Amino acid sequence: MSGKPAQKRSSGDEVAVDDRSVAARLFAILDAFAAPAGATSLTLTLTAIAQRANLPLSTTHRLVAEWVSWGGLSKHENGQYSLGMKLWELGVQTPTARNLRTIALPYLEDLYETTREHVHLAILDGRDALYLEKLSGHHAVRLISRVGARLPLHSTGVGLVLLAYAPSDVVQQYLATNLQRFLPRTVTEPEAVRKRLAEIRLLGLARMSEEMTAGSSSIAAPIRDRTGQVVAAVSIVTRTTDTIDPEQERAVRVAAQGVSRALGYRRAQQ
Amino acid sequence: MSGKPAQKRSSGDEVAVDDRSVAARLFAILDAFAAPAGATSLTLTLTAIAQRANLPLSTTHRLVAEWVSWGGLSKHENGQYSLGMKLWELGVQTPTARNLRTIALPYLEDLYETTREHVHLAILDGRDALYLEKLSGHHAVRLISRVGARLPLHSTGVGLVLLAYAPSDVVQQYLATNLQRFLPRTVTEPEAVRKRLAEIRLLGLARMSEEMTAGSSSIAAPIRDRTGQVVAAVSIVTRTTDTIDPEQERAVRVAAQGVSRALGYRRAQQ
DNA sequence: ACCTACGCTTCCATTCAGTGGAAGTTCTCG
DNA sequence: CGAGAACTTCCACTGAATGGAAGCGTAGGT
Repeated sequence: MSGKPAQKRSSGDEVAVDDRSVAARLFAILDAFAAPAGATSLTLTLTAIAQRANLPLSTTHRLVAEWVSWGGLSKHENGQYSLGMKLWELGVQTPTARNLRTIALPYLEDLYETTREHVHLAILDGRDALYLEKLSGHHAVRLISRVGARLPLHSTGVGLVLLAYAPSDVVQQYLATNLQRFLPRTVTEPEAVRKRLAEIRLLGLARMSEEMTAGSSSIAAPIRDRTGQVVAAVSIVTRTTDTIDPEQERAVRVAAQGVSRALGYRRAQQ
Repeated sequence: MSGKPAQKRSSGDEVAVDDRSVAARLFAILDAFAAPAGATSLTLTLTAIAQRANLPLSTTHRLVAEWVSWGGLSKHENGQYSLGMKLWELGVQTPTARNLRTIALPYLEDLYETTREHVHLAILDGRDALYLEKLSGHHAVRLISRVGARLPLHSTGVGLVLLAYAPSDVVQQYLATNLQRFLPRTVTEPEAVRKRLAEIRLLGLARMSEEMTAGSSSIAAPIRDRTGQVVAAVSIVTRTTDTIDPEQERAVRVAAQGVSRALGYRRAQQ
């Protein structure tokens, strides 16, 4: 993790003990399967797992067997391992994911039906927008987003909305780091971003264009819970056009309001 | 697990050692959160976890802390714990869940749009139908199914389809056990079930009525992968009516075929 | 305000489960 | 058929995990 004491350098003949707990080693094994970017789900051999988790082969062998017997990993005929169904089963039980998704899905479907565009549902998690749901239809502009993906806050519609309503220290911290530029039009100047956030708060809507994926634009709106707090964001991602389509904006607003109402938000002014 | 040597009986003053490995104990903690039936996602106190996992409090405390630091559990202000986002993130990466879902979703959306009924996608997992996806709309007859749920094979549309195309030893084993009767019309006689399975194979479609939930019926069809194997099933669940709606059946067939084709199935006769 | 009860957290001596190097096995490919 | 790679099993050693006990914090009762 820290990267400093993990090497087997140092003075003399130190052999660099690994002070991770059993639990940490078990987790390291699962983490070895975390898909790097927009990659397809991983499938690894025992040796590959050992390397990625930085564990001796025999230890890996034993711990992987524990995961398999529980169902967290599964072993395929060819000797490759992949994440197991048990993880999926438990994962979908996670309260935030499950409750939000269940409540929001009907409204996302409506939004998809009326617009026929990619529909996204995301929450703020750490420094990223975490995509809880994505509806796409057959056509589909190729996008990097997918369910479970983490994308930057400053270059996505949902991300900007989430940032706009985030506590100021989160904004502070986020803007303090170097914002990656994906396309020429990506806004990366902290002050310019702040200005946008203010506009978004004023409008209750974010518009993005050509900032993450070439040829695509997005419209996003905040979802509030009963306390009025913004807990998620919906968006549609469209092919970029010259004109703003007010119907699309309305549809996104309607979806966001629908979900908010279903969450118990009553448009308190507070 | 086995239930025999876990007690603290035996002769003399044995104190019954717990021979679970660290890994097994960690897993027992997660399993404590597995939602029992159609219950809402769990949230537990440390003590409750310790009881459910059958672990001493101090051990539970330490291991729970490990889960929390990794993100597999999260601790709320009130001191309650719940499954953490990390589990969700890894869970959605699980190959079967992710690939099948991603490919199938557009077709499920079509099916929902044309029928406006509950749409289900399920796979066979052990002795259960495991629900991978569920679309519902706002109206919604109350159903027990939900994403991640496990329901019996003999009393659900998707279940019967999956069983109809399962290897014969699976069918054998399944029918060898007592099949639960949920409603008067639930078919539980092994021979009657076998007869149904044959009909389903002949028709390529299953019809169920009033066998799991009062007032609801279902139509289900098999999804095949490129090898021709049935890997999943789609269904719609409707309010029970007197007449069969051929349009609905056609819609389910179309959806199932669409997904099969997208999976690479080419209608080989084999 | 005080007390009791309950649930959580920390501590630490004991011990046994986990460790990992090495040897054995299986599979693959030239 | 032989070399190499990947996986599996073995087992003596040891330090990490264990869990009882004591300490802390808070809620509720009187």
